[in-house]
Amino acid sequence: MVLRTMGTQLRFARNQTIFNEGDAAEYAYTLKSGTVRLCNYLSDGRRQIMQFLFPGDLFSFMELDGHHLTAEAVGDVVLSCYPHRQIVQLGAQNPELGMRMASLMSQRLHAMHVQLLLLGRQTAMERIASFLLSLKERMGANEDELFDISMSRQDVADHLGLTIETVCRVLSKLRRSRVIAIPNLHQLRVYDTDALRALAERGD
Amino acid sequence: MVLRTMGTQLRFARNQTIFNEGDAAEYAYTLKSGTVRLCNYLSDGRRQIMQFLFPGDLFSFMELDGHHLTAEAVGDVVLSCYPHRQIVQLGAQNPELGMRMASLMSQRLHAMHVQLLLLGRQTAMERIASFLLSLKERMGANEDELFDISMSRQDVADHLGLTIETVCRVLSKLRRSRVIAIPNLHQLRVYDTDALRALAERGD
DNA sequence: CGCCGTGTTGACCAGTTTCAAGATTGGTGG
DNA sequence: CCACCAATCTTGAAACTGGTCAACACGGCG
Repeated sequence: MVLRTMGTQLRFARNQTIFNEGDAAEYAYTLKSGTVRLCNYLSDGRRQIMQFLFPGDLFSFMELDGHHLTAEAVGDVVLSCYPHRQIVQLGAQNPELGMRMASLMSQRLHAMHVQLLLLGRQTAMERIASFLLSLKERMGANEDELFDISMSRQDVADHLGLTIETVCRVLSKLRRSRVIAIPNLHQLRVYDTDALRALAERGD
Repeated sequence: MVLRTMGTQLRFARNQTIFNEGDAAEYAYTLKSGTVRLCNYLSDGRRQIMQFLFPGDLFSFMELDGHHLTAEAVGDVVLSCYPHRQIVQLGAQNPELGMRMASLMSQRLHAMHVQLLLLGRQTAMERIASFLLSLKERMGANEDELFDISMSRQDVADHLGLTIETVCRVLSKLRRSRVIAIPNLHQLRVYDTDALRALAERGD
């Protein structure tokens, strides 16, 4: 992408806020390393994580009138930022690039639809199985290959509309039935991807 | 909008399918009259309604690679359709219009975020109170003014991630506490908008 | 007038949450 | 390098919200 040549690097520490919902949106970002969460808060503190971002992901490039979401660093994070006006100008001038951006938006929208179905109509087991599969895919891990879960149990819970306890219980159940292994808190191995796929569709 | 001058009119009867998830997406549509639901199905029939569309709404204008959702007529529906290529071309040629479309996408994305928070973190009462408020707003009804609920209880349930019984029970509770009145199945009056707003944030 | 689809209500049940008690983990300072 | 402390995670028991099942009401239409 054209942008790759420009941009200033920024660093954020674990749990630091990158921007808040409602802030003026002056920059678009690409994530260089680490994991970012995009979330919404209710006034009483209830939180919903809309999306986790991983290295390579572009975000906040189409927020005309201020950020709709809060962005926070899950672990330590490095990202590049680009003045917003620049992006918009480029998009307007270069139809090719404008289309790329529109396509990215469309992808996002589709991902949100999938998540909506998950939150509205799927069980705890289905949600967690789906999440583990998508994480495994995103991490490019093969069968039996270990991959990192950078986010906390609470983050997972707030992404899937569950409590931290339910997340733990379901993970334990998957571990007991030898579908996954959790050698340490932030790493996971999937032994039986097909079983997980079945659980993602049919629950228990 | 430029499009208003072109387009062919189509009619669909109550519960008829306009297009299915996975279908090639050849047209964009604007709704002339009636209500449309955009939804996703799980293989076992569980359904999540992503969005209701009302007269004036434009939809399916950015689905490059086939429809992501199924569109169905809630009641009888009239809509205009426009060849997809035309829209894309126009958007590419006319930066102004391209921006309008991007802005529409961004609005949709924001609405999905709100819905995600609702499904992930809000109670039955909060969901229904929010829904009634947004419906009242969309219908342009004032305090104490009667407005139409075109969709069935099942549709409401599938939009809010609840069962039809829960929807009924919560509506009854709101009626008993004189916050709303339901003179007939498909009409509703809000007596106390402030109470509803409070319930939308804090539940019960 | 009676039937069928839809809506309402009640009783009971299940999955998830809540509350609470430990167990692990990771970080800090001696 | 180890001990301690705080944060996070795990597990169990009880409570609760919302779901399921079932009976009945309502309303529109032939």
